[in-house]
Amino acid sequence: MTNLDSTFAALSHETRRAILGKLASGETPLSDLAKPFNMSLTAVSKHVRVLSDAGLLTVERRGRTRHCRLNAQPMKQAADWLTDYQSFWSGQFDSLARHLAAKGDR
Amino acid sequence: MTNLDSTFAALSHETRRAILGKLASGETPLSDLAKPFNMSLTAVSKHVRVLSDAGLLTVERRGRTRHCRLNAQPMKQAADWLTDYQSFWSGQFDSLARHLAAKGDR
DNA sequence: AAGTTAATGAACCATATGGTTGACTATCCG
DNA sequence: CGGATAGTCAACCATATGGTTCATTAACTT
Repeated sequence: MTNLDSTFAALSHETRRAILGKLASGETPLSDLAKPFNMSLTAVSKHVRVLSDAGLLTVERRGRTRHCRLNAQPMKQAADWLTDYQSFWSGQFDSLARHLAAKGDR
Repeated sequence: MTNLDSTFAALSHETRRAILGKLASGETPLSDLAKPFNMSLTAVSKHVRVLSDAGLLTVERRGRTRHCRLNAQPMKQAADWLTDYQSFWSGQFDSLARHLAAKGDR
């Protein structure tokens, strides 16, 4: 799996995006992250692992708690990949228009 | 699965991103899409289905060929979601800096 | 009519994902 | 020491994913 693969895959789950949302307001212990969710701590721990593997957060062990901190760097790569397609969604130049333009080009 | 879920999931595979890349240069029949890949047409057809389900492309049947066309609209939503985090990766205000700022805030 | 090409469908396989529970480890608190 | 809290690990389960092959349908070509 490439970097982009794991980044997009990690972002493809609502729970994980919510975790990142929480982390945007600052470092948070895993148990606090888990509270809003109707699932076991184990399940949240697994989601955190996926995010960690994708490099979207870092975990620091401090005493018995794990402190999670957002690392948005991989998101930049994802955003960069997406912006290559910006012209296709920016209205002014949608995919149909481009299609027609390409045909008229010949 | 929400819209964002399926968009990010669809983008999490190299082959599917490559398919979208190809479509950026214009409408393409499925069989042409499949050529560069070292896998069966069936496999590519499945990837196209995933992209189609996510709304990232549309398929138009024309005679015996299926013509695929890029639809970047869902990418805009994904990009919009990501830009909420832009401040975290824009160097000027990275996650560590924000973390320290939050601590100093008190 | 016969053959080729485009594509899907069905069955199968291996592995990944998302969740659970129960046992265990480690740390903190009294 | 004894108990509560934070978290992982292992086993298990259901379903999804990514690929294959073989058969089949549908549409062009000659």
